[in-house]
Amino acid sequence: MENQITYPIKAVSNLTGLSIHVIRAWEKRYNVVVPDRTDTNRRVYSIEDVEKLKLLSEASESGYSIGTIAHYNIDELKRIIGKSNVPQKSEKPASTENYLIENKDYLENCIDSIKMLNPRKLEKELYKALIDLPQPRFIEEIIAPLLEKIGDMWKDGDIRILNEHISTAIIRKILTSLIDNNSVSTNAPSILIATPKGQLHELGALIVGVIASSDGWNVTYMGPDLPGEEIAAAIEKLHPKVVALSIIYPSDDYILDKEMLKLKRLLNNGSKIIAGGRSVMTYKSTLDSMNAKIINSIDDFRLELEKSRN
Amino acid sequence: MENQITYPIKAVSNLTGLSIHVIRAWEKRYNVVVPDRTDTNRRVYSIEDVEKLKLLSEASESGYSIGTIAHYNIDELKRIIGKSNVPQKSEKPASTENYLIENKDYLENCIDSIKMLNPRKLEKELYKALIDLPQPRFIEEIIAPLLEKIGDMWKDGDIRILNEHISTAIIRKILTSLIDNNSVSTNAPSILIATPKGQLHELGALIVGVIASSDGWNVTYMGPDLPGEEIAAAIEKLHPKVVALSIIYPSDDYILDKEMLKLKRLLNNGSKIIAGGRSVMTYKSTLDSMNAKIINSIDDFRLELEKSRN
DNA sequence: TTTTACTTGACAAAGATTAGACAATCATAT
DNA sequence: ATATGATTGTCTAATCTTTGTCAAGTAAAA
Repeated sequence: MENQITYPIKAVSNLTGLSIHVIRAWEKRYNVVVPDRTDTNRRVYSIEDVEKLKLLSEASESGYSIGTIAHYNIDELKRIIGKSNVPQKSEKPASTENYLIENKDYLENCIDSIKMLNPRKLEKELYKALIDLPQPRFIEEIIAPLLEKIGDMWKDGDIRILNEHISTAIIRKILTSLIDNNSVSTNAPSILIATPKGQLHELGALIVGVIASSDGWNVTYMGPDLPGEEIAAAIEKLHPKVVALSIIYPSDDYILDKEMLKLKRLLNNGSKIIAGGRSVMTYKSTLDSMNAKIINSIDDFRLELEKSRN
Repeated sequence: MENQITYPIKAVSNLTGLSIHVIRAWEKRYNVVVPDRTDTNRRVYSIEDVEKLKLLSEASESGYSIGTIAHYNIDELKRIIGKSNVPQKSEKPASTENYLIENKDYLENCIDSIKMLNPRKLEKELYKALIDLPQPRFIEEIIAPLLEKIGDMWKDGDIRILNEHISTAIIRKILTSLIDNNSVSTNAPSILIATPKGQLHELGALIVGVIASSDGWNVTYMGPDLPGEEIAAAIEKLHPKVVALSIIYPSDDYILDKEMLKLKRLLNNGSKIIAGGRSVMTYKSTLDSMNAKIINSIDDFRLELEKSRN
């Protein structure tokens, strides 16, 4: 038989939010749960006990007095909590203003962490923001402005390459973790994301991946600096519905243009090409000639994805 | 049967954060683990012992009293800490032989996924392996051989750049997620990990980061392709106890050598430098002149970390 | 030699247990 | 309203258990 997990009173207190005193009082007065005891008389709670106490705690918090609900079983407790007409906690700000104020804090804290070379704090701050905000807002109101700010600071000499590197590593970690490869239905439309050769900075491409993933697409992310013929081969093999190209830096020597032409020659189509990034316009003619759709904003991209879906 | 890695009690103390006294007390009172002994009665811990002690340490820190969790197995411990997404795994092989058989399966499945350009399957397979194996085994028995195999296949023309890119993205995602920036005690020794300019491939550096992180170091990961003066500046600002440099590709034109010399000039010391990677030996003289320690294997690295901890 | 480990036994701080007390809150009868 | 009594969360005090830490003496490594 199984080796059941049991919980000492302190753990129960942690799990339920009830104080140790209250847990004992409820037991003494109502036998709300009757835990086993160790040889030395310590209480030993089962997972069911914890479950019941958690429900009781919730019900009690939303207005029911413990005396009246003490003898309910787990199902009844679930019912009264689910049906509870008592107004649930009203601690959601929900107003855009509040969001913005908070976002400003998050952003400032992130920037501070970057300046002070504190990747741990940066990561914590970003995670907090991620929990507080819905994913699209997180991307548009935290990540995007943060990247812009990093770019500015770098240009202005406020930070060094090393600040940029360290923070990029953290941001990349978080974005990568947001591209969900597992919970995608097998018949989801698929998108291939690549940054052509010479393009080392991949955060833009990752953002695109996160958005597509959260919109239910099947994302194959290929990383930075990929030769045109490799992109073509990937399209050939995977037949994605959409191919997204991220182009941030204009390249003086037309390497990229050559790469794009190579890519164009190798395409025998079926996939829609979407290109975006700060420097797409540099390559407009080439992109046009390969029927690529050029996008200029995150919203643009969402729209284009939606169109291409079915 | 083969060369099992073992740990003396002091190493276990460092790896788990538990004092030597506590480790012995837990063994005496609860038989929490029962290490082998040398002929002269010294304790000799296995990697699984360390894994269990680490989990116990974490659980204990988060409020569970040792007496109640002492007899839990690794899965149950993972569950109560919330580090396992598997609700209830039925049976575990747990014998070394089975481990090896399974590892072969994992590896083959991973290689298949890479050949077939199926990043989702690759990721799933790696996660399965990660749940089954203690982290050090995962690194040494899955990740390291997988990277080697990818290198071989690439040389032999069995796969293309795009296979390599796609699988690298997945492996990087997993390794990055294993570098834990949050649950590090503030007085943990700190390590800075960098790959000098011209070195684009960062998986080796990430592996180093994962190992250091799981050994309780405070990891600052700086990503690939960093100029020497930036590494120097980072050392200056962060005063890490150890700096790890990952050097994989020999560079024909001595860019790297120049970078290293720059780095050397800028160092005013206090940090120990550890360098590793396929091509470290190319730069041996330069590295020697800056008192860098050259390592040739993961075990070497672990050893060196252990020595530098104090 | 000096450092590191091992065992045993001991100790004090932290944590749990019980019984009981107390004040704030709530329902109800006056 | 107001008083009365029950309800309920919080606290103490006294007692026991659990648990981290340490010291002394011995043995092995470095």
